[in-house]
Amino acid sequence: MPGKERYALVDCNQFYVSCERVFRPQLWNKPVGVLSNNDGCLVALSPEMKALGIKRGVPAFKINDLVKKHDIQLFSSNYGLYGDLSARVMQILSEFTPELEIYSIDEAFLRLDSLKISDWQEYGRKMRGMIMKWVGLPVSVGLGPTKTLAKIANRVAKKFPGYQGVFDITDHPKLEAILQWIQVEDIWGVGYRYAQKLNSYGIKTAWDLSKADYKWVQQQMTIVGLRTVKELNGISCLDMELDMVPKKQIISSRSFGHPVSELNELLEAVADYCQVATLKLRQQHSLASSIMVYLTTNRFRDEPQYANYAGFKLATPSAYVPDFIKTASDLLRSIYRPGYKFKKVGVMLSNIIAEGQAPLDFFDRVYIDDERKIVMDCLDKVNKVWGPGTLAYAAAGINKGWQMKRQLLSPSYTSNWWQLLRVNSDRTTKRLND
DNA sequence: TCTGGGGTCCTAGGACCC
DNA sequence: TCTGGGGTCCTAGGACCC
Repeated sequence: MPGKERYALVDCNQFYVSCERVFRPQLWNKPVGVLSNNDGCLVALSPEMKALGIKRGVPAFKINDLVKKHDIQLFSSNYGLYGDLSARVMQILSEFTPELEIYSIDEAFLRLDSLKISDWQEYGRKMRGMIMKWVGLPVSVGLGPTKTLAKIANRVAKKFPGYQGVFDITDHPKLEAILQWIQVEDIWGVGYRYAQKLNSYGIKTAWDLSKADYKWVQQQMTIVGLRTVKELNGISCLDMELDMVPKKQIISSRSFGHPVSELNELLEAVADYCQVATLKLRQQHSLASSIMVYLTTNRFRDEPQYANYAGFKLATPSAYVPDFIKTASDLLRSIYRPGYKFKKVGVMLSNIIAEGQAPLDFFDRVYIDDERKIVMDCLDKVNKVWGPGTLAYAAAGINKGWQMKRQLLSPSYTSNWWQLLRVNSDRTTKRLND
């Protein structure tokens, strides 16, 4: 029966920018932007920056003039800081309902239909108030009978200040007008490609799409698109995903700070990414048996291009760093060609299983039963207490000349003892890390 | 000089088997 | 040497998300 369920989507406004502002009130009301890895392109903008006509995704070097002219404050991505503030927001939300799905670093779905609430508008404002007071981040709350409609409600809440950041679309008298206002490309689940296709059939708005023939939609957009359309009509098809689902594929890759041609440097980077990828693997208590390595030149540059990849399946699944470094190095050597300027290498782990599911093997020892696991546990423990990278494999290099650029990095105020905020008063200067 | 990184799901098609 | 149908597994590619 449509309308029985009630979902909320809570979404932090310009999350990365807001995180940078938490500890620097002087950035309020100013144009602020956050750059992607390698300080490459713009991934988050404050409203003041959007008002200057700048769009998400533009390369940083293309806005140099505007940055100077309008005194725009730019930052490198500081994922340590963002991840930590995100966890605090999620902690607060989890007190509103046990049915919380952390959808991304800055978004969560809440299922609220078992709650007896008479005024949802006020309930949403309470959430906003708590998060602003305790973490200092502005959020918007959208409520609706399906996740897709809650997403749309969230958009309304963000767009029209009159709603004070909270909008409930459930049984709304203006539902049709709202869906007419939402363009198809702004619907959750409809990307650029499908939007083009739908437009060519005269389907421009969420309202148009909600009226489309189900069979036709499935033919054009698979079962996934059909679910979206049903959700627009108030039929809930997307369940809450409450449990942390282990990843089936783990990628670690990064563009270099400058072009790299030497095999030795590439080998270092690949070894480093093996450390990163297997750490994620161990954190979810999994083992992987397939590894793939890829490398590529910079496709934006007018110079000889080369890209390739190679994979290998280990005899038994593992999460032991050297198992992967050794294999990955061989793979890299097999695809490496001298004379090119490489932009990026990457490592991908797949065929991932839970630790306990590792098959027995007559000849090889099993990871969880041998000293490899003991060594990894020790490594992870040290790095957890003393900070990432305290213990590392020498194969990953020491100087790491290839590492990405992060020239505009803000301090990790909440996750690094040496970068805590210092509070100065007129009488004393208190260093929190003394 | 300078253009991110990390994921998921679905489908079609080929190989192979009975 | 004239030839179906169905099942499974795997991979590549295309779509989407943040």
